Amino acid sequence: MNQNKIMTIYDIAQEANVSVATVSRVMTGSAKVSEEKREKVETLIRKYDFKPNALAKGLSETKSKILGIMVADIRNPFYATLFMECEKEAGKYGYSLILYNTLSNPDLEVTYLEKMISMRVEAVIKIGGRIDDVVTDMEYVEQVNKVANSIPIVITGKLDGADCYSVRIDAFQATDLVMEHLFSLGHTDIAMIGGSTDTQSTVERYMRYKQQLRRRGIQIRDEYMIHHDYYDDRGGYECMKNLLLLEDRPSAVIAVNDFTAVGAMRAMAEAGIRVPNDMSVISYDDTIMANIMIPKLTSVSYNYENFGQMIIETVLKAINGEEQPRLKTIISELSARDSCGPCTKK
Amino acid sequence: MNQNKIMTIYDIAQEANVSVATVSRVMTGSAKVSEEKREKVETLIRKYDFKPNALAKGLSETKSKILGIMVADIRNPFYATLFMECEKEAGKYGYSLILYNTLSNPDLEVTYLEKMISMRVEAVIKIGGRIDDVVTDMEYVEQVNKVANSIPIVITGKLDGADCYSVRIDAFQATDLVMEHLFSLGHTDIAMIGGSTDTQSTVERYMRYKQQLRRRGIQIRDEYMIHHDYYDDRGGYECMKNLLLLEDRPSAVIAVNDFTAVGAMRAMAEAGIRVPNDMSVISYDDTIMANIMIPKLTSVSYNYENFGQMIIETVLKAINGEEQPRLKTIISELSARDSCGPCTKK
DNA sequence: GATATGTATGAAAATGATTTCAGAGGAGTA
DNA sequence: TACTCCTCTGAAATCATTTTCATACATATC
Repeated sequence: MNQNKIMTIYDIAQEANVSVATVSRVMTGSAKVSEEKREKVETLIRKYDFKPNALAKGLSETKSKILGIMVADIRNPFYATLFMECEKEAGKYGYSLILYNTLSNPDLEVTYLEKMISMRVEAVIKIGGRIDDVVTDMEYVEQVNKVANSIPIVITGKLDGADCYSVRIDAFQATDLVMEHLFSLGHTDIAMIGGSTDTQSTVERYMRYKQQLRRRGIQIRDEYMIHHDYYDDRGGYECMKNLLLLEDRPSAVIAVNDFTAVGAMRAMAEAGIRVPNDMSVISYDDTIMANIMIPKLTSVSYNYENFGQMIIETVLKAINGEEQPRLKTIISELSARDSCGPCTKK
Repeated sequence: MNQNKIMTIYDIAQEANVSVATVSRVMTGSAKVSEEKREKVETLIRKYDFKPNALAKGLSETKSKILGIMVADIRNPFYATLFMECEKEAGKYGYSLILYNTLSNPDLEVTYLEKMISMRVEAVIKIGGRIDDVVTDMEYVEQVNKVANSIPIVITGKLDGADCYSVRIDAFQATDLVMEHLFSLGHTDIAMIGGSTDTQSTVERYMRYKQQLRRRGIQIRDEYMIHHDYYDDRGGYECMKNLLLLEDRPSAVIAVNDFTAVGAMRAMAEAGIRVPNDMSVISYDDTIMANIMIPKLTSVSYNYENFGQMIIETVLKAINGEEQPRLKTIISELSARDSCGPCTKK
């Protein structure tokens, strides 16, 4: 409440009758100090609970020990989980994370990038947002590259022409899991509710979905490929309503993420369709929502701990200027729960 | 990718043929500079996209422009939403937020507090966690006070003896809303699933719940007051299972938060009980989960934007050493949705 | 005993900003 | 003309660290 004077290395040095260099050496262990002086300094450090000023340290070492992380919406459990794992992993290496929430506002994104430069964050992590665009917005890429010019950037998407590292879910492999699961349950009339077709991840999922259908000799039906521009429950709800208008309804629905699945299930509930008895639902991300729905959702799962570790590993290597691949891939697993059942459609 | 040399105020000064003081004055507007020199400096700033080093600035001004925020679990939408609002509001005043996720690990809490001191964050915000204990752990309070000694702390709970500011939900008023809503629907056999009875918020809810029942002349039944130590869906599930074993079941259930309500609804679904036809459910927090459940949950809502603003307002005043109340209160509203209906119990 | 080697130490520089202080020069006044 | 007053400017101090460099002293080597 009262703003006590915070100690400095000088205060310690004075009271211990040594130079600041010696105190610094005791703190960091960067060089040997005689037993006698070390004792004296350590005692004072404990006595006053001295914590060195990280700003001065950062300034002198030109290392802030801070990472900047930008997410579109921290309320989305997918982002929150990934943030948590990144924070946990980065903490092991002494890094703190500044979190910026962009709400997909492009102006804010730029503002935040500039702030991060000012802060001298050692790297920028960008999760979600405009980093997965199919058609590259050159102006945006230039903005990003201007930053990447001085600070390494690690993204979870794929941004053509941008000078950054990617740690990214393999949407093909993930979709293979989904399709094989549905095939194994006897489904052939499968719809897919995608997100914005401007994003790589949606496009890639559709692509694999079609490949898989072709491979099995199942006809691809355009009316089963439906999408919305937002990855939320309202989008899923609207799409599902449209699917339910079809004369020949699908027996299974793939949703681009849990949010979308949740919305779709609401539309089904309203129409009196039971999951999975009448229709199966499967989605991607396996967030906390998958577990709380009734029935519990079958969803593609990513091992978020590994995901976070891979992001931080990439960050650290980039900071140290180590050579490494520009694109790394996350492999998915399937968390089979209660929302998929055998095909009951005749 | 390539770590370009980052410019300093000296580089600009040299190229502009002025002193660093002049550049600083142009950057901050702290004093007048002749039109001619200002032009020259501003041109160079734009040309090189110069961003002043925030660490140096922080060091020299002894103001980091960073706030530290500690939450128990950022995956919990309640915390995530509150964080988001704080971040949004703090951003207006030029502050960035370092987020630490404690997962309720006491060791981590201490580590993080120390880290924040080192970082010279201007204030600490602590949301959830061990800041709402009924029985005060003096050792913990001492830890907190050691920090509060040099940095203001704002918490969302109530920690007796701790030298910090509180911005806190009025559990009594919130519970009044809940009880009145249920009464107005004709419910009298009302159960309450609480969280840990070691926390103020649970104790206060029980207290008001009993007061309200007494006021209406309804007998208080111990078997309707059930609780679990964790504020999650598993706890809600177990508690509800026990409630369902009762011969005389309640007609309405109050859950301590949305997570708990979700768990309770799962237990109901498994027992074939329909919500709200057979039993009503109401909860606190009105997170995103309340909206995605089927049926949608009726839940106590907090106006998170105001909540965040009040926290940041308190933080800023504390930083500036302004006088202010130690305890501020958040008033709730009720978001009535589909999980409560008229009492059907005979 | 003279020289080489090594270790502990402190003074001082560097990190990159802000701010204080003093001085230069111009304008206004008696 | 001499004085004050004001504005603009830069040199230097400050913030709190780390790190380099030089030195003092002890030990080892021939």
